[in-house]
Amino acid sequence: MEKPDVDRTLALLWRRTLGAPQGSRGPKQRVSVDDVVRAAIAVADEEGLAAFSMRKVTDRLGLKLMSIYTYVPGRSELIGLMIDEVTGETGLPPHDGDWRDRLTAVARQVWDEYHRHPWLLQVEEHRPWIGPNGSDKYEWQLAAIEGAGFTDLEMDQIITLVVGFAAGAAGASVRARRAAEQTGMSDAEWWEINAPVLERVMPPGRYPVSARVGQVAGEEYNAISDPDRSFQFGLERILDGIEALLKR
Amino acid sequence: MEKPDVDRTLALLWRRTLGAPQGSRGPKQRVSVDDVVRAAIAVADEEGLAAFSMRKVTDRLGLKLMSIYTYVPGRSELIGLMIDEVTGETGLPPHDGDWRDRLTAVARQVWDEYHRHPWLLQVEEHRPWIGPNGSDKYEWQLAAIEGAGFTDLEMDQIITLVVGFAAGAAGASVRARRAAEQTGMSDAEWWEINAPVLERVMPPGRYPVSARVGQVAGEEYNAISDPDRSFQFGLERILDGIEALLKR
DNA sequence: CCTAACTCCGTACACCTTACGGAAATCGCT
DNA sequence: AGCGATTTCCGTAAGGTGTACGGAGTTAGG
Repeated sequence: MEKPDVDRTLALLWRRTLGAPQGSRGPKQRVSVDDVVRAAIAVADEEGLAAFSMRKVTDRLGLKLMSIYTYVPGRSELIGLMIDEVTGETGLPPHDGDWRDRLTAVARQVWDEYHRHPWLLQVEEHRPWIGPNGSDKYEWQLAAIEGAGFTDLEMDQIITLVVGFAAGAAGASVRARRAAEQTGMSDAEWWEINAPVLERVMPPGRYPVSARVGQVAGEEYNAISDPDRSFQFGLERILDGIEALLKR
Repeated sequence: MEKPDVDRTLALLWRRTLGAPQGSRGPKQRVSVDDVVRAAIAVADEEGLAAFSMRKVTDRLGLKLMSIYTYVPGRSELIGLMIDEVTGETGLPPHDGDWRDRLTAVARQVWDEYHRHPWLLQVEEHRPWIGPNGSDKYEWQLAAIEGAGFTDLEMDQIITLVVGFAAGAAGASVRARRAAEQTGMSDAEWWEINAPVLERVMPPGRYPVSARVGQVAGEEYNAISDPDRSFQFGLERILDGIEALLKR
């Protein structure tokens, strides 16, 4: 929990050249900061952020543990670099269609990003490191509804809403997927184990609505939940709600 | 990552008496499972789930580390117990008003719960432990829109949407609060440190829309964001969107 | 050519969860 | 009353984590 080195980290983010302060006296670095960031992303992609460690990154690079601190100031700053890097790895498609199409694209972009790198879910940074790719993305998101008739304040609130929703929905999807992977159990198998125990332990008749709705949903989804459909459903509601705002 | 003990954990959840299997031969337990759960919640409330550890719980109880494993099977199961416990700590108010009022109450309940126990944000359980308080809450949430004219499937989707949104919005709020606490810095101070560095490092004129919107929002919020307002704004949009569904 | 600067890394510290096994306490049964 | 089964509590240890510190070796500038 050291006070983060703002100058150094922002310099790393915005021009990925200078790994160490500046001077060029000693031995050359064996790898680049980009290598470090890419290796770190690979580790996080494979094992998640909980299992992500500085040791695993250096192992992958053929360095020993402590060398990594000559490339990046610490774990938290490295994660900041990883986030901006994956934010930029796919270009942002040019906007077209009406604002509904565009906001759908914004939501889908967030959804895809979380699915490509599920560890983004596990990040809990206090305040974001502002990097070039994150800034480009925010500009692109706002541009989606520029000129559609919203006030500046509404534009910010709308993007916050849509992006927040997409992140939450993607989170649910990723969690469901990870549950299946990590337990080696499908929703159905999990339910088969839990249901009989619950039947013994739950007071019968105490949950009439849950029982009815749960059964209908379970049959429709063939699972506990259907994250894709939740995303679709929620996004349509939200867009309808925004449309109502426009017609106020 | 052991296979969790479903029988034992569900038994703990649904009737909090039997700490150990059953027999009553050996020495009495010095504290109760409830004591353990309450102490654990106190630790998590004070220090967050990242800093939460079995040792801190036993320290607080006057036990030594390993004794805790005679009360609960492991860390993950203890967290399951903590979640159900805090879910039940405030009663669920009876529903009144129309479905909009009721869904607002549902969203607000989630919002409050996350603010009362911010560590809920940090939980990443694969699949939930189904306990009595969680089950009561789900039933209450569904009851909010029972009879309002939605299909059973829509009911599930609406609750998923509203609860997911409220959780995400509360998360943003809690994160902002924690950022201030843990860094001892307000948004304004944080910006004062970052802005001059960013000015040097960002290509000028590259972010016209962000700059304009960011300025308006910043002046209006007196901060980077205004989580309360985002919650309000988002909830109104979502309710409007649901209303549009009802009038299809 | 020497010295300042830099990279790489060994060691150490303070944490974490939990597996294992032993000592002590308690109850049920003979 | 006393023994054996059962259970609690806990000491130890293994295998993880991030990072502070300082030393050895390499390189380039003056």
